[in-house]
Amino acid sequence: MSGPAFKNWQTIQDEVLRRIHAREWPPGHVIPGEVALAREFGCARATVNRALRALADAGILERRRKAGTRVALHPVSKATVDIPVIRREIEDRGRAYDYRLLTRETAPPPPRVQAELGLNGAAPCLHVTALHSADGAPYVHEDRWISLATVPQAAEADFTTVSANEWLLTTAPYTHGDITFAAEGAAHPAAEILTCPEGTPVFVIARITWDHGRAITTVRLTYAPGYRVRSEIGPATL
Amino acid sequence: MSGPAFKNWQTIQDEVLRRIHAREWPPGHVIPGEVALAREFGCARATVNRALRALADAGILERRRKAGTRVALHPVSKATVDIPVIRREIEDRGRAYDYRLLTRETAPPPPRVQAELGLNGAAPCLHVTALHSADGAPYVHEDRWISLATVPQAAEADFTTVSANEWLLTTAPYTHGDITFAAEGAAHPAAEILTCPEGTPVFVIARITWDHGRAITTVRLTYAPGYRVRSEIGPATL
DNA sequence: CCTGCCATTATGTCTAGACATATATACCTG
DNA sequence: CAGGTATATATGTCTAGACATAATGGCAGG
Repeated sequence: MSGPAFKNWQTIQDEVLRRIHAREWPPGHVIPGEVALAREFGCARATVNRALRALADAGILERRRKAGTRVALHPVSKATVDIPVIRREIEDRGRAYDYRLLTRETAPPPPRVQAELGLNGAAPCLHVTALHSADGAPYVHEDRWISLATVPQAAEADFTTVSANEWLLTTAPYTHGDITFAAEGAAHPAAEILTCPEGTPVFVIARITWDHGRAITTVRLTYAPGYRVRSEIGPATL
Repeated sequence: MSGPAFKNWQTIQDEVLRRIHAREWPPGHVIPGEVALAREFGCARATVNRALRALADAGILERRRKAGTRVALHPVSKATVDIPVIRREIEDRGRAYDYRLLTRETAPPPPRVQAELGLNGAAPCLHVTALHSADGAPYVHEDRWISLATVPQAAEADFTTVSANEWLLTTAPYTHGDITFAAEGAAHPAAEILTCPEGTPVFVIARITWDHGRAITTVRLTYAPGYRVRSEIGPATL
């Protein structure tokens, strides 16, 4: 045995993955404890910890105090989807970005939006719709409600040159959010703006962002037909 | 000043987030080095490292050797989407799961699939289609090609009781994969199986998984109308 | 002025040891 | 046997120090 030299935590991670993969440690199997592995690999326990913790974050392992570490029975793979600013998303694909503000008005939001933002009827909101284009072709229609109670500065922003999408990210950062992906038929305003017949299958992303429990904004992004969200999955994801 | 006692890395992470949020450290700002922060917080550098590294993984910070740590200019939020086994996805929502194998045949794959799997024409593949139902209603149509060159055991599995989806995960784990989400109009076989008119907007997930560079399988999951993928975003994601 | 080299420096990682915390299991009691 | 309690144990985290690595910014030379 030429000591394989498990020096760094990535080497150890690879070896653990190899054993899982080779069925030396089948799903559900409780693997040796950190001290035992550290002894075997000839490294400090902290190094083993680093490797195992990374695998646990990736969903490959399940760890519980005292119970030990076991190979996940259902390897719930996690796909991490990057949600960049729309301008960047377009420019990163090497296409020319163009932005056009369509409407901008202060109004009481419809009940559905009120509920999403957790507001009562009186709260004023800013309603902004816009079109982002790539190489001159419609790319995504943005339909956004901004809570003026949370972001009063928005009342003075005009959104003609900088999109609300971008303005909010640099002005009113959120602490957490909620996002859903869905397939829908293109509906009234968005269909014409995206120049496709009503009912055309389109990809829709709905997002709500919060700042410490106070809702900032809710937005519906209706993408032009053909849009796809791509992501990679697997241990390397982390 | 009552020493706020920054004992653990999560406390430090919260404080760093607070400063970013309060614009003490605006986007693009280079924050103090680890040693300085460790001194300020009265803890070891490793603890600061743990906190900052977690924030960098979440996309809040950008770190580069020698250059230091800066607040991300474009806070690329990352949404981590869990991709469970379909049976679990349905059962976790408290609905009754049902599975039915529709077709199963060994055949040379069409060119598109060959290209995706990186195979030459001669390689035999297993083509499996199935329907997963929730509470008796069609939930998702599975159209899968399995590379018998990589997973020869699949030739003996009949997939009548255990879906290929589940069988593969526990039998032929992958090292990495690729996933895309799209909106499409329901097409020929899937439309009838999901009992919706052709052209109905449906959510489609296409996935390819690999084992050390050898393709395992490619699958198209066509979900019944109304399906949504939901996820949370933000620092808490990690 | 431009180019290439080099020292400085901030992050990346490892070590060895310690204490904290959860929790499965054994044990003990009613 | 049921249920509560004690204990052993595996992971979680922190410390203090050290070396590794990369890359920036200045400096020297063409």
